[in-house]
Amino acid sequence: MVRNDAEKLPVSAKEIPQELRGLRMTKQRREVYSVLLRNRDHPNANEIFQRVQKGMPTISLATVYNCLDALVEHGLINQVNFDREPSRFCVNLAPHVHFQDKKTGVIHDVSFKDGCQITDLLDLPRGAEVSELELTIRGFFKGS
Amino acid sequence: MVRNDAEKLPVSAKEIPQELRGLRMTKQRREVYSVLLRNRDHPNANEIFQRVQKGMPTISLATVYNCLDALVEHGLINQVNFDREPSRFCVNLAPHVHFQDKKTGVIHDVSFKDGCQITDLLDLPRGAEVSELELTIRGFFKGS
DNA sequence: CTGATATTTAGAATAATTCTAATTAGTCCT
DNA sequence: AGGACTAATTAGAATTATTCTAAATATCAG
Ligand SMILES: [Mn+2]
Ligand SMILES: [Mn+2]
Ligand SMILES: [Zn+2]
Ligand SMILES: [Zn+2]
Repeated sequence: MVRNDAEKLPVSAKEIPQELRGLRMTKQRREVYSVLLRNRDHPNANEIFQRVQKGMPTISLATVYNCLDALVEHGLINQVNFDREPSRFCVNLAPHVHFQDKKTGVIHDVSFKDGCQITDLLDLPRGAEVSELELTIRGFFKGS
Repeated sequence: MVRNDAEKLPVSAKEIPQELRGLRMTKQRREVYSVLLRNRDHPNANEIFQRVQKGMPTISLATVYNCLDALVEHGLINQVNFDREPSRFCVNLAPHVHFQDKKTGVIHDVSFKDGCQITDLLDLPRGAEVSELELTIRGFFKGS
């Protein structure tokens, strides 16, 4: 699950300002971010690397990892983990969880029904204060 | 989240039968399972290896991984992932999720309140059928 | 018991990620 | 602009959890 802050997200690299949430937007960070905005399919670091390389052939994989770290740290993107698979990255800042179709591997963003708190359903230990919550779901599509 | 099937769990290695849910209980598998039953702190493979070594000094780490795989495959234990940390293993077969205290690292099992379906709170895509669901939570304890 | 099959083992291999150290780019001051 | 200071990028090496390989051992079925 994920914080929401920015409603309107920039769409092209050009529109992304020089600084966002205190993060210096270098050419590389801008390009990584822009690739994530363009195609919201929850790519992993290597897929992002390949996409960024098309517009910026000299970028290194280490830089892609550095950029992703910086973007995550500054709350512009989320890191999504399914079991021990390579981490994936998500620009959707609205609170949501992830459903993976076991047939195709495609990941779907899943939002909460109005005014629902997952933690209300749980017997959390006395005094426990939730600061991060991650819910991942796998399954199939009925009739397919 | 996790299936429940076995209510009474065996407590010592000796009590564990020769076969469980169709899984041949070799000396090594029995010892790994018994270590998990004895101390339910969600250890990782390496911690399990160290504990098993005390009673079985010749066991190999590869075998611990093999045993854990077999136990997971046969539904006797669950594999628990927090982000990209080493996998941990859990003998609690009742439906539950995991809360990690960010101060101590201790993991707490968290059960659901009576008759609650997490998926009722979600706007799952049309036709999506859940087959696996994992919820991990991190946070602190108030006043500590 | 005998042969077939499954498991264990040590060590090598894999793969995602992180680290290192050198280079380059950006910022700030004068 | 020029120079100094800092931050970011880069290539490649290192790390580490996990998986694989191939040989040895144990278990099972007949
Ligand atoms: Mn999982
Ligand atoms: Mn997480
Ligand atoms: Zn998402
Ligand atoms: Zn547990």
